[in-house]
Amino acid sequence: MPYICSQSVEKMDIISQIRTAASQALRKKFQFDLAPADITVSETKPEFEGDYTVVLFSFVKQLKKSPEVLGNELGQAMLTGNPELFSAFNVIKGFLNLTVADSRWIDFLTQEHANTGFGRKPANGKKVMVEYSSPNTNKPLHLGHLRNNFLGWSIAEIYKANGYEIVKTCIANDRGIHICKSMVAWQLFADGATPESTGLKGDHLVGDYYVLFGTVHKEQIAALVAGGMDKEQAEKEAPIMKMAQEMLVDWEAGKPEVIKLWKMMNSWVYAGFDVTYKRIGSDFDKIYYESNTYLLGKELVEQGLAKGVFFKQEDGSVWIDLTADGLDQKIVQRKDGTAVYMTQDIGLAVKKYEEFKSDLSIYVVGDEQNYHFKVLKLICQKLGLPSAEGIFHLSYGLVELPTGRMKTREGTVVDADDILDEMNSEAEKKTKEQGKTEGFTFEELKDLYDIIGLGGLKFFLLRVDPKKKMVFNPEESIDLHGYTATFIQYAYARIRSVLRKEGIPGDQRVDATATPTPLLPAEKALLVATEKYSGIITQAVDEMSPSLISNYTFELAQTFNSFYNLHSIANAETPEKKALRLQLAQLTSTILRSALGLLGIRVPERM
RNA sequence: GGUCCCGUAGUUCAAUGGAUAGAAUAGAAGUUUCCUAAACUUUAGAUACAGGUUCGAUUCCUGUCGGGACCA
Repeated sequence: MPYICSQSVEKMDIISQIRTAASQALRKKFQFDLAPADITVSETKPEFEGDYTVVLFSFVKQLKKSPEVLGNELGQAMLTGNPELFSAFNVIKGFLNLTVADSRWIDFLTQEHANTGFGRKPANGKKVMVEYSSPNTNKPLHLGHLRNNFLGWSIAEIYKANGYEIVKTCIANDRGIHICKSMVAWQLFADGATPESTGLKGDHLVGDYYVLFGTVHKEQIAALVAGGMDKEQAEKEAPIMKMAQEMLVDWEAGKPEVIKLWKMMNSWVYAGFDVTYKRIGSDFDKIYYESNTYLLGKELVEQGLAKGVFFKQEDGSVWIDLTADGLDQKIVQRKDGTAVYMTQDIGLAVKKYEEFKSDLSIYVVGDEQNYHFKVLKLICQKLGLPSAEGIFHLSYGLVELPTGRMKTREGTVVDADDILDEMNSEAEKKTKEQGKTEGFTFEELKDLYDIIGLGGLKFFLLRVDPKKKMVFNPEESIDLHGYTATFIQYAYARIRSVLRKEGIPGDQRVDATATPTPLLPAEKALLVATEKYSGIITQAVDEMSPSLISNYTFELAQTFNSFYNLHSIANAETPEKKALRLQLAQLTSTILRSALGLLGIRVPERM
């Protein structure tokens, strides 16, 4: 296990404690029952006095009191009922603002600052499968794949942090007409070129021939159209397309030389992918290959017909009628008996379930397939498959450029390897400008550029709500100021620097001798921010959103920076203050590292 | 044609139905004999439009306009 769970019994976070306290007070004082979960508690806005706020409006009416009177009575009851938790309250309009006792914050700090597993939940015995990346083996990975990979990997980490067992999978789309296209073009034009002979990365080499196929195809169409053929027919009749079609038939028939070519070219692509995956830290527990799984759905079609879930048209094709569910009729097998994507996916869903029996199966796939997955789940349900209920499509939006959608034909696709290189060289450039890396070895420098460059890209792609499409502005993405990974990494490096100078190396913990002292506003603000981490991890898994982690991590770093700017840690006013601040800084650094870790982003000890 | 998603500062993003809609960036003005200024502080700037639901709507409902995706 990569993380430590210090307790088996989860402690309540402060907001939950306040909800419970409010619920109890309502019952005691007013004989009014309201579940803690139904009480709205939020952080108090900075312009008001207090730490947390109970919103009174929802039960003001039922208790037949004015908000002010109710708030004061409830506040008093909560205060006297929980003297260890609250030190003061005030009421403004319908809001009850509560101040949490300094001693409560000190307790929190002394308990958690030494806990490296802070925020992570104990194992819950449930298993979650995450499928992501799912590349085609005819071209290199691009920016869209990166969003997919980072998301999938991060979601898996977030589930782990919440106590789930994880299986990471990937489906390689390694067969079909698009694969044959690059094969045909290579055969025709490559003159035996290999990654070795050209020095090209295998996925790029194969991708080049896929692009070349398109170019030649277009020329041939143009020639045919000039000869009087209509465009649609010309697309099919173009000689190079016919060759690809024939190759697909040969592939399915298992013709040895086609299989040999296919295996060779795929191996180049996989070698190329491996380099990129390794670089970005993506990994899989199990890789499925479409070439092995594309026939899986066939017997399910028979089952579906027998159960009456599917029906057969006169032409022999098989369909399902989903009109009663507000969808339409959907084909599940062509008239020639070949499978469609839907059927393959059903077959794969069954196979995955048989192999891993996961409670939840998450598919990280772009939102253009929303309809597909809705139908997939529905068909699985109608077939009564045990895997059906666990199917979840984690739909994410497209990555667009400021100029609009990326298009292969217009050459506007941002290549994954290119953008990774660019991020690293930008990190190198900016680091050199800063001139703070004296004494670094060559390897340390290279590692630092990678931490900053790759981290920056991951953060940039993960900081947006996954469901929403996002705009990738290259200039903005390499910015190392503001809402970026660098900002957070910098805060971390600063804390580590302070601790180093105090002679507290590595993970050695600061002495837990902090004594209750009146907390300054900046100290308390930082405590409030650190205390939230545990709740954020829960929320991130509930909403399946790494962006909540990135938002939080940035906010924490910001809060720390303000604190750091205002108060000296090493030269604190008293030894007690110094101990308190050292603990607080260390806890902050632990959380920053842990939280960025959930996003797949590393932190530097110095930068 | 049908289904679905999205419209928030110049720009990129936030906001479980709650207080004066937050950040970042770009703009303006400041901070370094003091633990890393890749930082901090101050300032100006936005809910597409029209209705409705209610104590309260960026959020829920209806319509209009605009953008996008999917299905045959």
